[in-house]
Amino acid sequence: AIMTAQDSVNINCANCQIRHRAVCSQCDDAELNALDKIKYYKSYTAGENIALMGDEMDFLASVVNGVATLSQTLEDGRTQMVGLLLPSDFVGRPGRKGVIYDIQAKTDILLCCFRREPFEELMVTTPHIVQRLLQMTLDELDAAREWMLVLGRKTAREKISSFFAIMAQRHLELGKLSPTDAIEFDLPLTREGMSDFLGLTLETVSRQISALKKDGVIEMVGKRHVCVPNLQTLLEEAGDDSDGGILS
Amino acid sequence: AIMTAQDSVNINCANCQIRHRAVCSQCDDAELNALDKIKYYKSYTAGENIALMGDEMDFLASVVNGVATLSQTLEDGRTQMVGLLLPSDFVGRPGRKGVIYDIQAKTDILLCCFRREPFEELMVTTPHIVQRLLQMTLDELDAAREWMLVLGRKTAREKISSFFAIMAQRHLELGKLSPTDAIEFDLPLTREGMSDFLGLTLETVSRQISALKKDGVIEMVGKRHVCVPNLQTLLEEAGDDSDGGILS
DNA sequence: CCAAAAATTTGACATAGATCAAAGTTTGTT
DNA sequence: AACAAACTTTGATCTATGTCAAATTTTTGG
Repeated sequence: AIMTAQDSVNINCANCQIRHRAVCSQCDDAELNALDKIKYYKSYTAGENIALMGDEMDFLASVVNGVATLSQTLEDGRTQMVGLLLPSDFVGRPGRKGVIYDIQAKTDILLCCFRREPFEELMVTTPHIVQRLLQMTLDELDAAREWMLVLGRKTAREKISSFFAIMAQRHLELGKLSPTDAIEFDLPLTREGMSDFLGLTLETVSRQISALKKDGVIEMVGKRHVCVPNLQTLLEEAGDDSDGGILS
Repeated sequence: AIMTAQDSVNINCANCQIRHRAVCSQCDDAELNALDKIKYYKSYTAGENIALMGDEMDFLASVVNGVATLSQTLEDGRTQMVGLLLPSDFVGRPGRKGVIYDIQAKTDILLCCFRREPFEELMVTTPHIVQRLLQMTLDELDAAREWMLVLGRKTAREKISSFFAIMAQRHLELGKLSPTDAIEFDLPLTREGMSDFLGLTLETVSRQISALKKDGVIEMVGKRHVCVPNLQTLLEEAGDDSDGGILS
């Protein structure tokens, strides 16, 4: 039999990679134990829909590894991504079964799922969970507002630069590089995915990436691997300038 | 002496107009009492800044009446509104003194302010407050995501229609009209304010309002008072179509 | 009530990014 | 290994919205 994501990952909170960033990060051993009783792992392959608008979702979850997106689509097919879910991010809304976005795995992804009913009961009895969820939601709201500035007021070049800057900074946080080193990472989205993120067409995304490459702001290895030789330069291109942007 | 907003409003939670929507809405009498001890009222006049990016804010607050906005500005002056604060909305972020948006009163406004330190202590001991704050933050996040679709993918005409639809629906909720009646309301923003909300120029806002007026989608009395004869028509113009949009 | 300031409307023109089209590249499958 | 499907790049052209400018209306302060 093939080794699945579930098998290969530690199913154990103690050595879980997202233990200290996810919704469970402020829980003590007893609370973790309670969560452990209502959780199960579930994996999806790249391109698979985790849920579609209008579905009912009977679990809430943390992203353990991989990338998923939230997006909205107008009747004529125009789509806007409204959330990018990376490891440790929370999936689903407590108190509302009905899904109001399309949730899609963009890479193979593993979720740590909590059965909805008992999780919502735990939220009442376990302040640490609600408190952490509030923090995470406030952070998401800040990120959404930063994104609104990008969508509403930035040029195409600034938009692409902003997206690369977000990816680069996310990598910095996890990888513990010094901010002066070159930063390398793989893009989790296709050109079309980036266009949905940024409110552009995929052609404009492609053209602006070519332009940033030509100007030495970024280097590309293949179509997906990005190298940022100088983060400050990239931040200036993004307009986020000065002291490194607003995202804490 | 002149009668100030503070004087004219009931300073008393029992008959507060936002009692059942604000952060205190799930509190029992004892909890309300605790909040009452740490609160004070503060008013600002239209155009006044409540706080600017980089300031420290030593209170958190509920909007009692009036309208304020959150906005971000790029170095060259481009600005994007990222939050519209209406009565019952919460102002400020628990756990972070530093302000990362400009917060400005757009009309005369009255805030019910809570001293930060004791409020943050109450959050630890009073689950009803954290729980309500989480609900409100999740609602704001949904609204921000709806707004991202507007900013990223809608045309100028759809953007204006979407803004009017948000205003109309907000009025419907409060005013208890039937959805088939004509809806009337005053715009809380200037043309420039709307342009900052929607990621447009004020000229484009003006032109699209004129066009919607000409097409009978809206009627205007003066520059600020709007009448929507048929909400369904407006929703179709906004692209939010079908069953009335995603906002719960 | 009047003058000045602020806000709004409308027009003419410019342009960033969309659209349409086609060629090239990478990835996955048999 | 070879083919098909998916993804990406690049070019040519179009258009929605921005920019610049000026007239008009509304609001504010003396």
